[in-house]
Amino acid sequence: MDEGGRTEKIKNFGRFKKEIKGRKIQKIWRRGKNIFFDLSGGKTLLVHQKLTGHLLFGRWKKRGEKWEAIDKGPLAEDPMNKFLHLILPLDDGNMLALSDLRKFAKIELWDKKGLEESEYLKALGEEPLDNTFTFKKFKEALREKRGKIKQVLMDQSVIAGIGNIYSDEILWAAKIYPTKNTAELREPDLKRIYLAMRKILKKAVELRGESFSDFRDLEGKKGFFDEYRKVYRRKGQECGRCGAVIKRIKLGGRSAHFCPKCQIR
DNA sequence: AGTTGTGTTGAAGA
DNA sequence: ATCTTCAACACAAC
Repeated sequence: MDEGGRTEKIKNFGRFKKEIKGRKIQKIWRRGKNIFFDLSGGKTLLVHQKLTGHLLFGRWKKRGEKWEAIDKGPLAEDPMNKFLHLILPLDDGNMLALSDLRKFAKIELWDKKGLEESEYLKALGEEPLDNTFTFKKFKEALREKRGKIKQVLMDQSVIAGIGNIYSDEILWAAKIYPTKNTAELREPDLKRIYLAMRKILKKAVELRGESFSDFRDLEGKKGFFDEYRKVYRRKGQECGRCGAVIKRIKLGGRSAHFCPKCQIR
């Protein structure tokens, strides 16, 4: 036990290997930006990919110091799939791997019970695409949090799962200025944000994510959200809706991209 | 060639 | 308490 006995996180790699070996994956689930693997014997593997991490499924073999993908395709060819830091061999010869350029990703082995009771999980807000997350609940969640709408949308304790790309895209679709305070939002504004949130996130899932940088799916393949991206990283380009020039500002250390003309302040 | 920016989060400082 | 800044790291683009 560590950290006041609340959790049984394993930070030591030797112990990690010993503890995880031989356990069966019983269930894989997600909460916000966290992925969980429930394992036999009451353990749960927590994966947070952070900025540049992504899980891969395939087969690799070690050549010298380097692990190389056995089959042809993106696992072998795409450089973004070659920042391997952890490989978990499964019993059928396949492997689960983590590729992470910047090495921020987090992988921890928890006691399932400790995880369920943890502050970490309890602190997560609503699931944006859950059918039970109605407009009414959305309004309530936002009413409780004062602040600039972009920052509130990205606050994982309010809504779990929205990051910098999709918050910009949601606010563009909803025609709301990123610095607008939540207290000033009226019913129709909130409605547009709610609908845009559902629409953009569903689209992002459908298009399998944004891969202009390093994100790849489990097979190492790129997603296509980039073809749908309207404002994020489009500073200096024309707004696809009104033609004004897209701006970028700093908001709490993150960059916010928006159209200064058709997003209402 | 040095500086700035990058999808996240949590810790430290004010 | 609550906000802002910075660090973890590696690389691309200005």
